[in-house]
Amino acid sequence: MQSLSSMKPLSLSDDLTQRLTAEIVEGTLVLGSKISEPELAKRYGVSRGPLREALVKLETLGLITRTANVGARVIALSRDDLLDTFTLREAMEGMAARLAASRISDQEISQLYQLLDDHQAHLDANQDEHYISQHGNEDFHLRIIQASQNNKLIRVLTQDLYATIRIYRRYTADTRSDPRQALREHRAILDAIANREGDLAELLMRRHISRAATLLNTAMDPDSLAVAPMNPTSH
Amino acid sequence: MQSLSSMKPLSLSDDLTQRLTAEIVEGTLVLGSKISEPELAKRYGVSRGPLREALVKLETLGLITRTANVGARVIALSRDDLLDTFTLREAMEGMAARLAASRISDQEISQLYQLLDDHQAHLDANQDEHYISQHGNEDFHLRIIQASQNNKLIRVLTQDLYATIRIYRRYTADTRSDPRQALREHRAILDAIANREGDLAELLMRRHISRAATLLNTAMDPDSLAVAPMNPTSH
DNA sequence: TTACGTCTAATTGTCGACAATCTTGCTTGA
DNA sequence: TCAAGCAAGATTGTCGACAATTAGACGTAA
Repeated sequence: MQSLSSMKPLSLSDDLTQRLTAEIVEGTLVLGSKISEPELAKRYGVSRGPLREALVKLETLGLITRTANVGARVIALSRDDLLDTFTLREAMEGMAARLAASRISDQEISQLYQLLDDHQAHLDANQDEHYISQHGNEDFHLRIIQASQNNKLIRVLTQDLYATIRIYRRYTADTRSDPRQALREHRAILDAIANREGDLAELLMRRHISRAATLLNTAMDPDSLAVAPMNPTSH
Repeated sequence: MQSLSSMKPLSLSDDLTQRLTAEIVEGTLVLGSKISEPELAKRYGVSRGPLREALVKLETLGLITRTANVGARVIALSRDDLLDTFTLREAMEGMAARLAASRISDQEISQLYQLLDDHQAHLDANQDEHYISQHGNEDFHLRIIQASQNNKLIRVLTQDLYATIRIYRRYTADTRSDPRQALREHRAILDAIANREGDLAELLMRRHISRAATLLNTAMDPDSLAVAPMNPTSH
């Protein structure tokens, strides 16, 4: 079972998909900029065939937009898009929490409590370490999603939405969110799941994500959204 | 604005995606069977390039599965998959109904009431016409989804889940669902939306979809799930 | 008879090149 | 001066062919 890392010489197309996704999330491929197939192919030392397959996949993942006979373009962020994404996440992760409440094993519950204790200890040691907190944040959410044992839900959330969410987190990295508050909310969600209270778990998860959306929305500095213009003045 | 029909000479890849999707939904491409790239390419009179791009898209849509260096295979239905799909649909369309309650225009509400009246009239005229009813059923759900005005939600539902749902509906076409009951539930949902009661609209939509899932699940005859064996005894 | 190793054929992955389409800058005329 | 038309360049879409990997058959040995 390949858990996460690549243990097989996966195809060029799949490899390109991963690398391009990383570049978009990290900002190497600037949001809103145009994608030139010949240029990208030369940069990665591959033919346009696998590259185009990767672009098709990126399009369905919502990371780029493609118009026929014109070309591809990295997505541009917008406030509406942010709200849409988190609203969808609210519905889906809320359902995930509900399902997890009835399907998660006692062992997994113990591990999740351990995870939250680790976060707590880390917060006590390092004053307001945002990055790690956010990373752990994602980890907690991912575990709940996995615990739902709903493959469709898992796939859409981890593949279609996860990359987009990371982009928004990056471009609003200066958010003044309170990691301790988030941790408290995580603990309340886990308590509800451990008590097998599906209704409550869904309610708390939705409230938690809704709050995060509000924070990101207010922290979304208009300037940080600056993307490449539609007709870039390419020297 | 191209609403639905193709008014532009869209690329071969996109055209293939639509045609293959239709073949899978209609059953021409039998579920679970292996897909041969050279054979399909010859059948459609295209090269393997655009075909492979279409296959990549179909994979992300969840209609086929692909394994590296082995090939593609049409998805096989299963009871778990059905339940997963409808659970996800419950979460997403529930949210869509909630959003629609606060965003839909009065004109759209009137049109939807008209749509339900038409369904009613059709049911009165033709005794238990299932097919039309189901078609209208999808239409009603689609309109609610559109009225949510959440592009992410619309995209996932109409592109990623819609085809799968149609497959399940096809393979359980003998379901003894009560179209009048469904129509009553639709009317209750629309009433809640018209009254701008988001909470109630979401609750009713979720209950409605959950009930449909139960019906499909019980109507899912094991024999009707017969798919091509893993190692088909070719000729 | 069954298990294992090898070999062959077929399929998938990748590449470079040609055709079709769009963009863009210039020319020309009013 | 400005708008429309045109042409050159570049980019995207598509194709056929070659390389790499895999699946299945066959034969051999225990």
